[in-house]
Amino acid sequence: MENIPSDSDLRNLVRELSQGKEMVMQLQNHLNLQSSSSHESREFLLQRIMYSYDQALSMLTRNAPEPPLLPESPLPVAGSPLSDDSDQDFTDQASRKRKASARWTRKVRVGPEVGIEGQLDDGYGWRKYGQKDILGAKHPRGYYRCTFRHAHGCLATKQVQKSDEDPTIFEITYRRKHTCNRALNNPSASIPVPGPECEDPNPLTQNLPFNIKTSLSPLNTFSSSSPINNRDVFLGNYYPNPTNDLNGDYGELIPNLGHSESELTPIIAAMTNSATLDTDFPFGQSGFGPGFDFGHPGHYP
DNA sequence: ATAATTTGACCAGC
DNA sequence: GCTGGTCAAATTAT
Repeated sequence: MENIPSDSDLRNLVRELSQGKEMVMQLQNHLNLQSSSSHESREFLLQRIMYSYDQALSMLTRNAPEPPLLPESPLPVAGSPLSDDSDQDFTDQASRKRKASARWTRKVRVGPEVGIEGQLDDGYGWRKYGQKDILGAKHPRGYYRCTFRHAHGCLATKQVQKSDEDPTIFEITYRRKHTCNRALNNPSASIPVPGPECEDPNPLTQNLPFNIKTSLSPLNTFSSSSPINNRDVFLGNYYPNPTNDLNGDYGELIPNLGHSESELTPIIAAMTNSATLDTDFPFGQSGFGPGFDFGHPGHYP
């Protein structure tokens, strides 16, 4: 029995392949500009490319309802010996001590074309907990923490800031790795976990490296861990305005433009990792191995 | 009613 | 003292 791909399958397929292509180009750049790329970032791109192939193949074969696990978290970057102090920087309730914690930054461009929510969604649920005007920066910085901070004590956070010059570029800085998925998304444990997860249940988005949609929602608040259709939310209502410079907020996102999907799709502009520092990055010290369950479907609250 | 965001205040580090 | 990061009450969305 042949499985005729549905319309959305085809779109996903095209998107997946486009992403793969995009990443191949990025990898090419990385290889050309060795100086600005780290081994990890190249490795990461390779993983992502592989993932895209896997995804595309499974879409074609229709055999795998669940996408393969993939490394989707941000990459730490070379240079810093990732010491493991994961637990010591600031802790929740106790002290708000701000110590050097691992961070790794990525730049993401949001622009028309290609891939979509995928590109923006890093697969985790984020909840905004603050916003600050940063000295010297035109745009405020948004602070997000893992949705399951309380539920699972996941201390992962990220900061999202729009680039001064290029409004289509967002700099996303991650801090601390997610502990929620790791703990709960054990592939060997067939149970889907009773509680909420850090992962995006949506197989289409769970592997994506970024989660801008959740980060950029000042105008219209929608749940970052939204159980609802990410794509509708994103495609339908939010589109970063590349030209206008509204102000503040990630707010330069314009709601309801009613663009076509292709126009609304943000893409990863750069996977430039400018990771700074030590610790905690999602891959753990061992990098992402088979054991690391990235894209495993999790649950949303 | 519950959950997420907004926003000013608070705190720690420089 | 200034700045960045977080908290938490109030507000808004679902």
